[in-house]
Amino acid sequence: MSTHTIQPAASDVAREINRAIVLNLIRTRQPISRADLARASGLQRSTISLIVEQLVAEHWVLEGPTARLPRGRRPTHLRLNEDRVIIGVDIRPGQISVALADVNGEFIHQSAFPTPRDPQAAIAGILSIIQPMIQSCSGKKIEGIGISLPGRFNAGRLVFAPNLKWPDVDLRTPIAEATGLEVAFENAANACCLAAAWFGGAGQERNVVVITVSEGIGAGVMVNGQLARGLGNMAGEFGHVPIDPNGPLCSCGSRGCWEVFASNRAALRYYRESGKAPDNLTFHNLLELADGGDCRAAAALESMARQLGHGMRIIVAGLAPERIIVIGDLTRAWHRFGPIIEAELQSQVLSGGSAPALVPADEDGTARLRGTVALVLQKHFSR
Amino acid sequence: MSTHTIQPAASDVAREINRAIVLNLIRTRQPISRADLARASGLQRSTISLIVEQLVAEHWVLEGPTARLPRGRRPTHLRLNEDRVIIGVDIRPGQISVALADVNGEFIHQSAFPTPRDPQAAIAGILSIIQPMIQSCSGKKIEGIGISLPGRFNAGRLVFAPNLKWPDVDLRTPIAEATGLEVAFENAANACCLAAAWFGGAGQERNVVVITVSEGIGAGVMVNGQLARGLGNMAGEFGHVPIDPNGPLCSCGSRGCWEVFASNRAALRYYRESGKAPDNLTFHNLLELADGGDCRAAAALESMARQLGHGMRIIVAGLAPERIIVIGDLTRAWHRFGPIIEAELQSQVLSGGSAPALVPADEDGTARLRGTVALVLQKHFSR
DNA sequence: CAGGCTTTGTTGTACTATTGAACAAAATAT
DNA sequence: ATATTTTGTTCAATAGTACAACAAAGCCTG
Repeated sequence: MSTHTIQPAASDVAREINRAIVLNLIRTRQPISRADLARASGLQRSTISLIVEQLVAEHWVLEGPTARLPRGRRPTHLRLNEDRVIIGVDIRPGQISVALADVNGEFIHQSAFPTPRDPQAAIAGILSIIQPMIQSCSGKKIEGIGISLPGRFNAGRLVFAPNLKWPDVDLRTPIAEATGLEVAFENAANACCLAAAWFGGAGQERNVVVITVSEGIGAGVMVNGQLARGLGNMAGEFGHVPIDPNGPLCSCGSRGCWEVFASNRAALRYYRESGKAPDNLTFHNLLELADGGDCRAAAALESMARQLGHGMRIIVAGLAPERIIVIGDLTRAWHRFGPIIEAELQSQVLSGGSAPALVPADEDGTARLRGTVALVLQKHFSR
Repeated sequence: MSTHTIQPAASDVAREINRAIVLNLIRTRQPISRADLARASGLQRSTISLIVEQLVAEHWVLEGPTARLPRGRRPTHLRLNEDRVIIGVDIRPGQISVALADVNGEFIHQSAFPTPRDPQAAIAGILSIIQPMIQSCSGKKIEGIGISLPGRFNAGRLVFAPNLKWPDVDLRTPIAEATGLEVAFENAANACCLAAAWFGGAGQERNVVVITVSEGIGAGVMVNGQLARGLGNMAGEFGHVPIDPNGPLCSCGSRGCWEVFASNRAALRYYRESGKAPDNLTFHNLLELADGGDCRAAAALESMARQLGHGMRIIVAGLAPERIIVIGDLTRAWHRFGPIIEAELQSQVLSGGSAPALVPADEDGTARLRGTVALVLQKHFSR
């Protein structure tokens, strides 16, 4: 379509394309035989044999035991080599998780620690987990390190992370130098999008929006299977979309932004506005109060939920995604939020359209960590 | 990335890819020599010769006169064959334009007629222009018919076009059968996006949003060079995004949608609310009144402009496009709208981001018609 | 238990495409 | 007139897939 990035095709692009197809088929349907690969891909069995031979030689694929069939020669099962592993790091304002995962996104090891105030301490903490992890991986091949961040980055530097309250800091260099591994970064919401596209079960939607709700609201947008990054990597700031011209001022300087009405902070404001409240109240406290029977707390959360659903109309109308994934502390109280948001979405459907699937992401950060795995692997698995 | 649509690569994909690269290079840089094509594409001169030979044999490309160089053998100039033509149709509530264009998007012939109330009459009208057009094209090859519509379509049927007030009607079959040509449809805003991507000069942005302003507001969204279509082809309905929970009811059933504040209809309402107004006032009248010195008319338009700019924040924050293109009657009074919208956009830029370029599309419908040309050609020019 | 049938995986030939080098063509500079 | 430069073509080498034949490995049947 565009001649902007000219990428001429040598005679081996066909191999690259087909290799990626075969690798993805093995990933999603393993264990699978060569004959089944041929049927699923449309390629000839002979071509599949050659490609598989190459993948086995490169240690991406292993031959398993032979399977049984009603009759005929027994097929040999192929699967991904689980000894190719990826280190995933999920940095959140509250805690930092580090995990070792195989190419299937299965976690081999996982640990976490509270996020330090100082980014240098955070780097040291991450390295203190990664270093022994690398030691324990003798015999395995570490593909790289993927890092999920609650903010915007540029060339390995964290340039905008209001919730972390870290300064502009170079994360890539110290980690890359200490480990000798490649380090890839991705916004947390975008990482979730990648996870949905890679490990999202049978669906594997190509139009997904991930909404992260915490102090503010962010979003990851996937259109036609590709992440929307936009000018200056700034796409996805749906939190700063205006939904009420008379609303309170937002930290961004504008008035009535969505995140002023639908973030964790908003729920706390609703609670305070409805009566007395302790000074250091956290969103976590609010959830506990509501579960304990505090009607004012429940009402505050309900308002937040309604505003969340209301604002999602912006995304539904504008982008019509197949799926909206919600991340954040609120997923721990999904019994409260889910029905309200769902009802708002249903009431908003335009004639001719249909509501997207609404799902909470697992609160343990699995989605984000899986996204880092996809981030590291994507250059091998896509042409 | 996704294994959803498996498209195995035969040995000739390389040719398809390179053919599209060469064709696009000729299109954008014509006249151009084989040697320059080789330098620009990174392919070998020998490969270029083979591909060009094929393109000449298929009558896509013509050899022109030889050029002069400081020294050395004179290169032969190549250009697209202008005798490959496309018929473009732009259906608007007010009028229907039909044009004959060459592969470069240059119009050979163009005519228009008022849009009839009855879609069957419209089809007859379109055919009465197309038929003699086809007759006049002896010796030329007509690639197909592209149709731009103010609404949503599905399989050649117009399923949602509130401003046209046409019922669900099959446009493809009668036109295809009467002409024997392929007919392709596209939403007007999307057609504009395609035009921007194809004929958008040096820029050729890959992240563009087109906003159509008339009775309502629609949008075409291009992300990473691809049109965002979304679930059920419904992406782009930014007109029905909520921007004021206390605003007037919208025809969609919701409250405070953007188009209630920023469409042509909104400006008329502002005018009526500010004092006396004739019953049958049109947006066109309003523009004339404002130009004639009517302060209330000017104020109404100014309110509309501010609301337009205000709502665009949704698009800027969420998608961060490189360019926002505005279509509609308001472009005829861009001296009124442009500065106000621009100022709103500038005031909204988030830290770290930058404002998109804001441009009005030519009001004569050139952008939409050019989009239909791109629509018809895209299968030949993209791999 | 041998032969037939079925399915898997491999081997070999044919075809297509690109590369890179050599070469012919055409014009200018010396 | 000759050397130089640049364009465009030709040809062998290389890489990749398709297609068909074939070997391998099992089950079923008489």
